[in-house]
Amino acid sequence: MTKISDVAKLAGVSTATVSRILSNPSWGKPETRENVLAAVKELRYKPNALARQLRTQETHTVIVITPNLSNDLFHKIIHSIEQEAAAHGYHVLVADAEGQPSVEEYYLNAIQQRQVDGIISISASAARHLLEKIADHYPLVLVVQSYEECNIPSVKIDNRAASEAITKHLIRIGHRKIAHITSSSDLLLYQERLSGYEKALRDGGIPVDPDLIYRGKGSMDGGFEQMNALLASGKKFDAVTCAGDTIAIGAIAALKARGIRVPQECAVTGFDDIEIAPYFDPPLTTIRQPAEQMGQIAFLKLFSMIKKEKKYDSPTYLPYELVIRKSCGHLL
Amino acid sequence: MTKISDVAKLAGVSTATVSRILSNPSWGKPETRENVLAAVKELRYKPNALARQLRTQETHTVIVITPNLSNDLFHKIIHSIEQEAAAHGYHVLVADAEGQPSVEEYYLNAIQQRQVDGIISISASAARHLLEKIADHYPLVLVVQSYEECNIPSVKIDNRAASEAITKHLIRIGHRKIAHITSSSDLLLYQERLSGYEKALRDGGIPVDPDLIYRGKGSMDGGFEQMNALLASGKKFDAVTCAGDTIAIGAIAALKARGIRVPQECAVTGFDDIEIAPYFDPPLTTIRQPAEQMGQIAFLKLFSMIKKEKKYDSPTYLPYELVIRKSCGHLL
DNA sequence: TTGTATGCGTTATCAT
DNA sequence: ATGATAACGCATACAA
Repeated sequence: MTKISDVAKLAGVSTATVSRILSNPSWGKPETRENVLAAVKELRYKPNALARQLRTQETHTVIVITPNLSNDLFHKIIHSIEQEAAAHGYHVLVADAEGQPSVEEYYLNAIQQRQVDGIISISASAARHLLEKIADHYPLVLVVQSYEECNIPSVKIDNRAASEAITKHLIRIGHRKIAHITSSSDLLLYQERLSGYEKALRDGGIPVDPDLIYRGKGSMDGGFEQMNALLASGKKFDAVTCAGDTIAIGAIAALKARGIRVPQECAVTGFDDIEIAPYFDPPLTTIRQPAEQMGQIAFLKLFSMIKKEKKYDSPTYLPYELVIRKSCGHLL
Repeated sequence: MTKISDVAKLAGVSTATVSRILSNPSWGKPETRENVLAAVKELRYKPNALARQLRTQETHTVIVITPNLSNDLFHKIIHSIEQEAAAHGYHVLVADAEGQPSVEEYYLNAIQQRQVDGIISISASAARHLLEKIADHYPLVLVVQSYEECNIPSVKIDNRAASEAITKHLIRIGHRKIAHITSSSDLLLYQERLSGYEKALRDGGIPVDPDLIYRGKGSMDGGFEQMNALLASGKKFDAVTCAGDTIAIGAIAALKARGIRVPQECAVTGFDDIEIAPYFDPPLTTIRQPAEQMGQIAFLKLFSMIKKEKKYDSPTYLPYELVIRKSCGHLL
């Protein structure tokens, strides 16, 4: 591998000169610059990033921890983080925590080993005190979800309010027996969505019936299974709010498989507005999260922490959007 | 940051001893080991990965280049790569090439700067000679697609044969006017699928009609738009093979929007068998690729190259599966 | 079994 | 404007 000393030798200067010319566009006298740049070109020299990082103590890399790679919302966010990071000369390392025994360990290893300058965690699932401890020592930003009254910088929508809004929409157009299908994972965000669902019911004078709340996998398979369980229970219901679009899709498929028409016989709503939401049959009524903005703001927050501009920061709440399509039946 | 010399001091030994005890489970006499390990624990010492990598010249990290993060097949493969990599003590860096101006640059930078030990490229789009040059110098494995008669190690299915098989199925059950909607990207894999479609037609004695072949975005939006264009053309057709499930979903949505029943009035097939394929209405007839196996084999190939066990390797062709559901209409 | 000393490829400090 | 050299934190060849 060609290194800086090779370039220096060819150009007839010291390594220090090469280094400075490469990192400072206005350094050295023109003649020297030319020589060095020519040598760099001829030898196809590329600085060894490892050595540079060891020396400068910064990697210009941030890590994004995602609970899984297959969530449309998540990779919209990731993509946006990447865009913003690139604009600031940073690289993004994507860590897929799915199936990872201990996510927390993953966090700590990478940053403690100085391989990254900061962490963005998409819907962190680690215990609160642990996250706070990490945030105490290293730049950390939470996206999509975070603990309440917690001073770790975060960007998210108000999941509770959004869930309340979509449930209230169902009530407004006449539904009374509304079920809720959610993920059995203990992500706070699902708790918040459940809580918003419950609040909407109470506000509407409808008692919350635990027998109408189902928990399972947060995937299409999960939605399918939970809906079948709900149907098998014999309980009556005329609408279902799902804690995610994938769950809603599975649930609708289960309904259709029994010949139950959506939304005529049962309205269904989702959450997240994933790519397929408008193309599904029926198109999904759902909540749209401002994925792009979330990613961008998350990176910018992290960036300012890395640059030591600020350590803590109040959480940023972004506006969500209630997207009404056909699956809730309001158009009929 | 606590470093190895801190541990050495606390344990009353040299840094060399600490280093050796940490990297060799059976080194040193028990007493020394205990002392050192205790010191490590007390100081919460974590080796600086950068320094170690600089010293050993290996990062134990591989980079996976993906054309985009939003493809279900791709992240199944990525996830499988991660599993296998973890089993070998390797980390995976996921590089999203979407919107990247020059993917090739990405490849080269990361590896030339010694930040990774090898590259896995999912459906590489770089020019053939460039890929061969990279493969000549660094460990590189191609997944999902590769050039023909090219000795860069690769793992894929025979896209042409698979596309031919699904088209022939359509012909077998009575379709004659079969259109094809594909991506306008120049990925070889789309060319192969198109070529398989054409071969099936010719073998079936059906002339290939260029007016029935549409190219656009490889997304749901793209499928929707191309199908509308096809419908607007006034051309008659009774079936459409799509080069991807997402395209198929958009296409079916466009058909339904015009009140055309699928598959009764027009059969549609996809490719890849993504998560929603069985849940869509109608469920998609498609080609399933062995994503898990592909990822696993890809990593293992790369691993043996990194370990210098072998440089080149013949391409591995894995079996695909024709998954027949309702969208092609055979069941009716 | 363990310690000493060197080098991995940079960048930054201090001279000149 | 530029050169000599130390230091980043670790692993290893060589000594002891």
